[in-house]
Amino acid sequence: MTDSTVRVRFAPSPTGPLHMGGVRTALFNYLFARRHGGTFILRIEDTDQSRYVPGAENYIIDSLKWCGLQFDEGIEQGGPYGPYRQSERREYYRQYADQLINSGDAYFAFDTPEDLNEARGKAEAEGKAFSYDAGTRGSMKNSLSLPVQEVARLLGSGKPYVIRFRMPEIDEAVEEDDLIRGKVTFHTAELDDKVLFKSDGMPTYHLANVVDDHLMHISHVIRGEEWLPSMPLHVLLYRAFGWDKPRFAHLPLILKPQGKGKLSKRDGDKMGFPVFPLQWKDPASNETFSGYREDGYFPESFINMLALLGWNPGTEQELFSMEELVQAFGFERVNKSGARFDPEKAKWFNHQYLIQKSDEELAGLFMPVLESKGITHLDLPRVVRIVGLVKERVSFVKELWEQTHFFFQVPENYDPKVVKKRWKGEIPAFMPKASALLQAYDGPWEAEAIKTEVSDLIEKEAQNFGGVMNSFRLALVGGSFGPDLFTIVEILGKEEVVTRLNKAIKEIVS
RNA sequence: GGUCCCUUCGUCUAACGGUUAGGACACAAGAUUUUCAUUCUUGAAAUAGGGGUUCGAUUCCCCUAGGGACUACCA
Repeated sequence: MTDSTVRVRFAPSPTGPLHMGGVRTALFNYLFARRHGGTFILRIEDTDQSRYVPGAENYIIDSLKWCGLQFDEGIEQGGPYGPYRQSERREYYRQYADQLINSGDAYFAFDTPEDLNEARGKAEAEGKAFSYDAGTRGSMKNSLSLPVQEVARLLGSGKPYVIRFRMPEIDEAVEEDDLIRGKVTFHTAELDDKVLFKSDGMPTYHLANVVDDHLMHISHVIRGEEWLPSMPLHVLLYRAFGWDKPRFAHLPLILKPQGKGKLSKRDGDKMGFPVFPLQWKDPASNETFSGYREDGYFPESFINMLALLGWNPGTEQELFSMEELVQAFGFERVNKSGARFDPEKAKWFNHQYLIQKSDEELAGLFMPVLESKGITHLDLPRVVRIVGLVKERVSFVKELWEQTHFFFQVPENYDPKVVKKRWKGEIPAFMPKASALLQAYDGPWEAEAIKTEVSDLIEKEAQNFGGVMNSFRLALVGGSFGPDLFTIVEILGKEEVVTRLNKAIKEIVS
């Protein structure tokens, strides 16, 4: 099913790195667009110069690229409704703010920050919260309360002012059918006169957002639940402009794994997981925040995990490629309630994607890790085989090292606990015999054949099979872990095995 | 405080008003095994509470409680 009129946008603010909640919002926009053959747009909402963070814009773009989310229109690729950066669209906003002034849906307000603080303080003293609304605006300094001449004088004098939306004086129920939540109702009497246009000449989010969504022919506004309270304002703005409004879909929030509240910037490194797709170094504080990419997550698994946080396919399938997500996605199956993020499940997804990869691909990814450990002269087919042996045991490529280091370097020490448990009794006397046997062995160096040989010796010497095996393993890998022992023996090769046995015999003192 | 949203195992979630309330992660036990893992089997684990409506509520309505978001000339 394609509907070329579907146009959605992801509209982040470049005030810092995009966090995983933002990525999920972008993802759901993307899935919806692709599902309906629509257009996916990136718009940068940089109307607040004071909060602009250098590098944030590139970070956002790099993150989404890493995730495999391709935009059709945006600041990089352009498009028919550009520019796509709000700071470059100033002229539009003033023009539309004026339209609202002329229609009586907005007014000038000259209150200084001090005036507002005073009003807030006064309300607080009476145990109330100040709200700039139909009930209070008469006592404030604005074009609704002041005489026309005075307003004209103030405007002419260059006194700073803002433009506020004029909430209807008569209470009215604003109903909107949210794609995820169904009918949501607000009462205008509870709403305040939000600033639409700031004294610095820039629009606020509300104005810029509505104007741009209209100008860019956005059909569906898909955003986080934190925007739900401003939906009625936006609906009223569309009405005041006389424009068709888009459909709205407010996504549930991603909550902290433990404790209260939504996932925030600092939770990750505090609780031991990334909240950002890519590592981010804060230019102001030089603080570094970890990223999924740098932590070893595959973008496919990150996306898969995110998709299932708040959405489900209605089947028991959990592993989805991007294409499968596109086919399966719909708002009908997006949950209303916030979803607690589970870092353990994220790891599980990565494990699933890791074991699906071919040994060859994993070996390729593992090579740089090996090189970083100073392992050179690598034989790729050998690495491929080793990786295939242990990939089921890890969730990340970097963990492969912990499982395989003994293939690449002689164990530096022997796990004392294992030594104490295994290297005792008749073992110290027996191991030299095993070493001699292998030294003299001239049959094929294959796991099965060697196993038969060693087993015969164990039987002849009346040793305990398990005990010998564990000690043998200790000598080769330095501990009590790793894949099938004789496979290790085969891969290590005769010379190395004998050397390690002799080293262990010499060095382990029980 | 006010407004709005939400509420099924610890977590993510499934269940045309009729199911022994299902699955996954995590957890536990057992099996397999030369170790550690993997794998397999099994287990424990939930409809927030109270009222309705109904022959029958996880499901519909109301109240209470709890959680969340918003409440800036930030987005």
